[in-house]
Amino acid sequence: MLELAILGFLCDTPLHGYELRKRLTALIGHVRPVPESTLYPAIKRLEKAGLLARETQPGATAAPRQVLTLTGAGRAELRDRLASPERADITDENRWFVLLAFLRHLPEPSAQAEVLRRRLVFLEEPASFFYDGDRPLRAEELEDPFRRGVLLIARATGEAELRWLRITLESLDGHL
Amino acid sequence: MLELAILGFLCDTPLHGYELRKRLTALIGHVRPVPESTLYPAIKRLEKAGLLARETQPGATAAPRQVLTLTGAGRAELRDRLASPERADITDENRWFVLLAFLRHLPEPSAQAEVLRRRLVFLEEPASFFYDGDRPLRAEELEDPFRRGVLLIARATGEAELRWLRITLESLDGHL
DNA sequence: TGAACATACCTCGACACCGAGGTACTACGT
DNA sequence: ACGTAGTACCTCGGTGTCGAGGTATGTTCA
Repeated sequence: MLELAILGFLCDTPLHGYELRKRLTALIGHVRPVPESTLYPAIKRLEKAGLLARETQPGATAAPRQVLTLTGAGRAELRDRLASPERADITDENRWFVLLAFLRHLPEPSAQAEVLRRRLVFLEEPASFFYDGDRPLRAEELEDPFRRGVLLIARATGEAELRWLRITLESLDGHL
Repeated sequence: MLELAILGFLCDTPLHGYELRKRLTALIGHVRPVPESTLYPAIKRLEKAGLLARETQPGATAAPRQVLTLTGAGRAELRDRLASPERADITDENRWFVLLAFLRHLPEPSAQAEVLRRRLVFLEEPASFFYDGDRPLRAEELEDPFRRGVLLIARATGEAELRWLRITLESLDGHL
């Protein structure tokens, strides 16, 4: 999730680590903070993998900046991660939102639609958080008000997202 | 998240690891799988911390079972984790849902309400995934259809959850 | 008979996460 | 002159994650 977001931000424009962290915090910080001790090692990993290059520039106010630029390989990797996301990128809402935030970097509308369809299939699977044996339980069957809440909220989310997915897919398919 | 769910399930009834894993998979497996190589070390950790005890029983069909029982300390720890959740348990929807799934194990309705109020405060903070400087952007201001989607879905979720939170808090406060 | 699958538990090793702490410079207020 | 806050980057160490693999027994079906 973090690496995808880094690649996504750098695809827009080169950034130094400190600024990158601010943008990452705006995107995902309200869910979990983005500590520097997670970010900087991640940058190193991506650099070592040849996905980004760094150039030292004199700092605007303080220490020198390491300006990070996406390489060709980095751009290709981003596209690949967007076009062929892992299952967890589809199923985990946090990761899915990060993916959506950068999906515009996929050049082909058909490839974008393909990714949305994977999410659609996932959401259409009959699933619950709570089961009676193998049978998924509906909110109405639960006594526990908190578990009911989980299902009610999940249902509202799912319905809103399904509506949006169908509209957006129609629009994408119309552009072919 | 995993530890909380283990404590929560064992608070209902003693279980052996294999059965526990099935229940964990039903609860959180659609978001991320629960590998045995994560579960068994977690059980060991909790056992080492004195939060659960194990008793070997002859297996029903195959290998002997390690039946896990919550200790008094484990029950206390569960209540403490439910009553005083970390920030990430409030802000990360995945963790929040797990917390909600076991919140009934908090004996005091007022303590339950206190936890719901923390989530309420978090949801009422003006926040977005996308900013213009410091100003949170609304869905209508975004060109990118995918980023718009993120905000539209998040808004629908937030509204549904706020409705549920207010109703449930009213009901809990009424029981005092 | 034998393969496949389910039950049931476990270790190992690579690696990601992240709090704590460090370095160094600039700016601002008192 | 000094403390605090912001900019900008970094390491270290403890811990959690998880794929790969191992062990053993019972059932089912060809």
